[in-house]
Amino acid sequence: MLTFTEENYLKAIYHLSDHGRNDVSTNAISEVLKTKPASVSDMLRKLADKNVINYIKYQGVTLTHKGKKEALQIIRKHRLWEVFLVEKLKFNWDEVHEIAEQLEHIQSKFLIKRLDEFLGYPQHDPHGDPIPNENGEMIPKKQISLSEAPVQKQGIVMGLKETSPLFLQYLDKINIYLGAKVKVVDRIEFDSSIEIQIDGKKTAIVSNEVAKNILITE
Amino acid sequence: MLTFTEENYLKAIYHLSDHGRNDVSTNAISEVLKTKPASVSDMLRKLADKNVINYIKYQGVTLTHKGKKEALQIIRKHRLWEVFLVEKLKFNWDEVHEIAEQLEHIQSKFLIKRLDEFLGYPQHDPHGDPIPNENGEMIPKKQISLSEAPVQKQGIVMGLKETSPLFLQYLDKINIYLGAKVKVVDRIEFDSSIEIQIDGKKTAIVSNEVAKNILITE
DNA sequence: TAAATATTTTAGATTAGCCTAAAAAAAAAT
DNA sequence: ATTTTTTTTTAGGCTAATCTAAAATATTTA
Repeated sequence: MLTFTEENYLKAIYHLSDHGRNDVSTNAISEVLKTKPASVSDMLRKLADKNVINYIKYQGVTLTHKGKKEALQIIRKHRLWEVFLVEKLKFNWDEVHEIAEQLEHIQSKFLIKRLDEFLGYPQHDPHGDPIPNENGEMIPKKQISLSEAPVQKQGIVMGLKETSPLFLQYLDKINIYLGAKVKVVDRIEFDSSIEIQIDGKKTAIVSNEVAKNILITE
Repeated sequence: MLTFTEENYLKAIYHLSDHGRNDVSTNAISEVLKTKPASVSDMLRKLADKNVINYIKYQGVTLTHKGKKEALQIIRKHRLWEVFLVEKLKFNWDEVHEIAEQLEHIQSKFLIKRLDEFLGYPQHDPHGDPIPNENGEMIPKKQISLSEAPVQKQGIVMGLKETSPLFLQYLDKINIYLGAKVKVVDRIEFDSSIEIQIDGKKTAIVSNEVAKNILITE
């Protein structure tokens, strides 16, 4: 059985390793969890004892099979709760992360099964990220960044690379939301900004910095 | 800000004091929370420092106004989540307590407001207990125990004094549920057991011990 | 490749919440 | 009104998760 805190470490390691592909450094973990590197070292020893990470001192960590499975279950819970908060409780997508951070740690064999059923077995969370199934499997997103889309390219907003409240609020303001239909109208070479049409109506000009963080289908 | 554990202490004190009416002893608290009296003494000092209880050594405790307000908010959250679990996720009423014990500690100003709205502002939880409003006010139950009901008395099952899974499972077995219509057919003087009719159909004989724990309207 | 810098770990404290054992206070019994 | 019993508190320790400061290791730079 893992504690609340141990679960957060596993989740952080999973995300930092890009779905369990690379090694993760102590400093990187300490940064995302806002703890000191010394605290991370302590915890890594504990997690290695519990066989959820592979840990060689001074060499970074990777998740074991068991650890990856645990991490994916937490991510599954997080994303299902986010769907609940947005679809059922009518929260905006920029308001749900913090609450889901708490809800993801609720322990119950049946709760998530029932929640999944209640929500109609959703495949994606409100930010477009795929929801792992009970076995930890998920369909990776086939998405390209808006900044890489060619002129005339049309697609559906499926996800974001950046999810800070400030960014989400900006998107709301220019009427970009998950599921919105966007079309690249023009690319301004001068500053790499992009002119887009949203839902066949309004057009907006977004900076390359913003476009990089918007993911669309195909 | 109260910790998870501090919240559980306040809730325990509230229930043990019968809605904040009597003093509560250290031993009583230690029993319901399954901790040692020494641990309770430690915590009571801490809670007194936070001005949520009135505490005089060796004399038991009462909740302050602030403490009572906190306790009622936790109870509100607990009961709203129980309604969610039974009404929306289709759990049985004997399965929800443990999960609600975890959910009641989720911190969010808006979450409970939205949940309340989503559930249609319910007045009672699945066990028939009233749900406090945002100000901690609740309508006390006007209920009598089935063991005190006179012969021929008819009523609706509105609540239970005992909510252990074993008891709830027994009730399910004899088809007594919240909202069931019950009628006292006969009272057996020999052992104080009661013959009841349920929903106008089946009759069952319940012991006085069982009848004492079933609350009906009027 | 040796020195400088950056990263990571260890050592030793701290806080929350719990424990056992012993002391102190209150309540009950003789 | 003592003595006995019960209840409650204090004293001293433990574990989980954190911290700071110092030591050890790895990496980068000259």
